[in-house]
Amino acid sequence: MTDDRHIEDGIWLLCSNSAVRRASRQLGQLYEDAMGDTGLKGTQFSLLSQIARSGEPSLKNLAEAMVMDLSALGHTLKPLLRDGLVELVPDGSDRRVKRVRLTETGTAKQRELTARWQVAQDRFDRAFGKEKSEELRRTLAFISSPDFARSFGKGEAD
Amino acid sequence: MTDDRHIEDGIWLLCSNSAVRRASRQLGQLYEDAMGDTGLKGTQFSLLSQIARSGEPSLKNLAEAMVMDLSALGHTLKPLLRDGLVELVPDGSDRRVKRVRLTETGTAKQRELTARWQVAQDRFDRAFGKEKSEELRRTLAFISSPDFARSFGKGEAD
DNA sequence: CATATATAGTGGCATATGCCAGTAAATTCC
DNA sequence: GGAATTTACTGGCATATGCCACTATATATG
Repeated sequence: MTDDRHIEDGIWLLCSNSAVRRASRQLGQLYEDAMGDTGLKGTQFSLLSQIARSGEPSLKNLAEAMVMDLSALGHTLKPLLRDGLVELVPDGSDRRVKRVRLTETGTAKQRELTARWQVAQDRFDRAFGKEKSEELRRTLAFISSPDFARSFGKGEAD
Repeated sequence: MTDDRHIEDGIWLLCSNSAVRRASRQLGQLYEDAMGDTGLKGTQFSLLSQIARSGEPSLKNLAEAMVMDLSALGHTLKPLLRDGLVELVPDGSDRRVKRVRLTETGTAKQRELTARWQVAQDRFDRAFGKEKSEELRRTLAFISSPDFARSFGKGEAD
C-alpha cells in the first residue's frame, strides 16, 4: 500500500457543507448498489417520486420542492423526457407555465423503482436505526427549508 | 402565482438519500452566497483544505478521504491544476502513484478562502446551534465511513 | 392602452461525479 | 524470472447542478 494514512481527521468534521456533500456521495453509492441496475440514478428516482406525489407540478414548484435551481431541474429532466418517463404539458391558465407529468411508462417505472428503493431504505434504517433515521431526515428537511435559509442569511450584515 | 402548493410532504421525508442530496443543494447555495465571490466552488474549497491537512496525499488516498470516486477526483482537480492551485508530483517509491500538492498560489488561496468560509460556518452554527452542528457533522462522518458502508451492505443476502 | 417589471422556461457554459475501458507499474504465483 | 493479478491513474461518456443571458408571458403603473 502506498500510504496507510488514517483518515480520521478531515475538513468534513469542521465544515457542515463538506460533511453533507461527502455523505451524499456515500449514500449515492450505497443506494445505487442496493437498488441494483434500474437504469436510473438516485436523483431521477427522487424526481419521479416527487412528481408522482405532487400531481402535475409546474417546473418552478417542483424545483422549489426539490430545492433545485430551475434550470438544473430542466437539465435533469432531459434524459427522463428523452426516455419517455415524463412529459411536459402547458398550463391551462398561464402560458408561461409548464407542468410535469409522469407518462404511463414513467408511472410503471416509478412503482418498480419504489419496490427496489425500499430495500435500500430498509438497509439504511437497519444500519442507522429507524428512529435516528427519521430524525435525521427531519433535520435535513429543516436545513433545506426556506426558514433555515432565512435564519442563515440573518448573520449577514449585523 | 401559478400554484401555491404547500411543500410540506415529500420524498425527502421518506428517503435518506434524497434528504441528504436536497440538503447538500441547499447548503451549497448558502455557503456559496456567504463566502462571496471567491472564484471557487464549495467542493474545490473542501479539496484544497483536505489537501492542506493531508500533506501531499496520493490521489487514491485523497479520493478515499473525500469518499469520492478516483476518476471523479481526477476530473474535479482539472480546473485546480489548470489554474495552478495544485500540482501533481510523482511518488518517490511507487511510480504508479501521484501525489497532490498545493502550490504557493494554492496555499494562499486556501488561506484566503478559509477566512471567508469561517463566516459561512459561523452562520450555520448560529442558525442550527453549535452543539447540534457538531453532532450533525459527526453523524454524517459516520454515515460516510467504511464501517457504515459495511453494515449497510450486511442487509445484502440474509 | 403602452410601457416598465416581474415571472417561468430555455440554452449555453462550467464544474461535480460516477462508470467503464484502457495503460502502466507493482505484486503474487508458479 | 516470467505470466497472471492487482493497483493507481487517465480519458471518454453520461448525468447532476448552478449561473447567466435571452425569450415569452403576465402584471403593475402611469
